[in-house]
Amino acid sequence: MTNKLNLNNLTKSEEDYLKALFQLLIEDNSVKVGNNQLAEYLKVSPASTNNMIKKLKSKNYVVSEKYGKLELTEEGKSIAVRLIRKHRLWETFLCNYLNFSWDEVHEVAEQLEHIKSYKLIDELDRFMDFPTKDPHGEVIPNADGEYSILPKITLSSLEEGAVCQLISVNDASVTFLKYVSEIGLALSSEIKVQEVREFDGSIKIQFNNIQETVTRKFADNVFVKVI
Amino acid sequence: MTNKLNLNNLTKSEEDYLKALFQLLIEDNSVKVGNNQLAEYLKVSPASTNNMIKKLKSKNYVVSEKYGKLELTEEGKSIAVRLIRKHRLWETFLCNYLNFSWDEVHEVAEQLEHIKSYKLIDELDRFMDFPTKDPHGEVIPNADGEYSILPKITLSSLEEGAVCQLISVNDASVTFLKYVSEIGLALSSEIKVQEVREFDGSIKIQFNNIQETVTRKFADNVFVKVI
DNA sequence: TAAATAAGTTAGGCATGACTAACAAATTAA
DNA sequence: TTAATTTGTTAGTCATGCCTAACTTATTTA
Ligand SMILES: [Mn+2]
Ligand SMILES: [Mn+2]
Ligand SMILES: [Mn+2]
Ligand SMILES: [Mn+2]
Repeated sequence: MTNKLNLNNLTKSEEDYLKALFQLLIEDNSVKVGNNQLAEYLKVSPASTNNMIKKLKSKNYVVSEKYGKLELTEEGKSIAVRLIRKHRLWETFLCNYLNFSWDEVHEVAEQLEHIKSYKLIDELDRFMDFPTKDPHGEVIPNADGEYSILPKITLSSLEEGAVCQLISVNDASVTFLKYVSEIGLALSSEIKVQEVREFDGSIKIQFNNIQETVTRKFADNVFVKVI
Repeated sequence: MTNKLNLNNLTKSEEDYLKALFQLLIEDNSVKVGNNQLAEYLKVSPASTNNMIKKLKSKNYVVSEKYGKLELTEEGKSIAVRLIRKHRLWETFLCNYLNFSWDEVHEVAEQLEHIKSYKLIDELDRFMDFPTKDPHGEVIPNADGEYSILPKITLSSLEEGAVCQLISVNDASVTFLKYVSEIGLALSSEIKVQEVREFDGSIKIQFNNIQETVTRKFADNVFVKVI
């Protein structure tokens, strides 16, 4: 008898769409997420998202009115959180046990998160002794799908003179993550905003006796807690 | 710059077909493997295999003449061995680190073997200190794709009075593997063939002071080394 | 060797998930 | 409040990988 528990019957694509919607709606706390925004986020055409949203609505994972904003049902959210949990646990495993650096894990985790087996992920969790943060500082949901979603305050949103601590980073860009490590920044680094330049939005920061000037784009990808 | 080394550009299906062909041709050492045989092995229709074989021929992984037997090119073999290596390393990981039993690993490994990342599998190999056998007794190819293919002598092929050692088992059936453990058999068990019954092919065996009668079908799935 | 059977191929169809191009609705700016 | 722009939808196409039904070729067996 095949264990139906492992099969939620969602395709890789359906899972990816639900996860993307969750990250836009809940993790980024957006007021409105529209069809085109989702398309851009997933790097597919609006026609594709329109199509998939139709399908996810018929399966009761998504709710929306024609021309209206997209929303997730509880079931849709639950699937997304499960995916996020898997993604972050795998990233943690790759970093802590398989010598991956933090800029190498995301791509592989994007694949691993679609492996269907409850036992696999719960045992992996146990094997690592239930980690709570992934290599990029993101909170890992527990087996019940519970986790705290920290407000995403970007380094770029701070004023001159502010002092903060690096909490997490946007993990999707390899070159960005390499850059972060290269200049000596890491999770928990204490950063002082020394100067915000009107002209181009670049920011002069100081940390561990290092001074660096970073672009606005860089600072947009660094999430901090003000202290 | 994306690491193209991780992408051999094969779909999951293409990989599965090449692996299946390899297992029929090389591991089972068949004289001839035909289209329908491959279809039956993969549980798809002959039309499907016919189609895929066409595609694999155009990509130079398979060679065959119309109505002729199927063969793999070196490149085709190499892809298949890489897949087998991944499959068996993952099975080993699941058993040795994540509390899976040997009857639970195959299904999940069927998914994990398609994850594309050279680093992942080589690091997993290193993490486990380069295991040479998977939980079912099968030899794990090394990073260069080298491994010894043991001749598959089935328990059912032995004569009365023969004494042998259990080397490996067919891993694809959950109920079979559970049955093996249940009666107390395991890898390395020393088995004596006490009686082969003409009537139904059933075999009376003895091991660790246990006596059992097993069916021909059961004995077909047990691979042994005569001692 | 001719008929029966087995093995392999082809044609046509379906589901999934992409795409482009054309169009419609909603929002924003003039 | 109309026009421009943005956003969303629809229609039609394509690739992949599966299917069934019908057909062709090869192999058996009588
Ligand atoms: Mn990630
Ligand atoms: Mn992450
Ligand atoms: Mn297996
Ligand atoms: Mn195995």
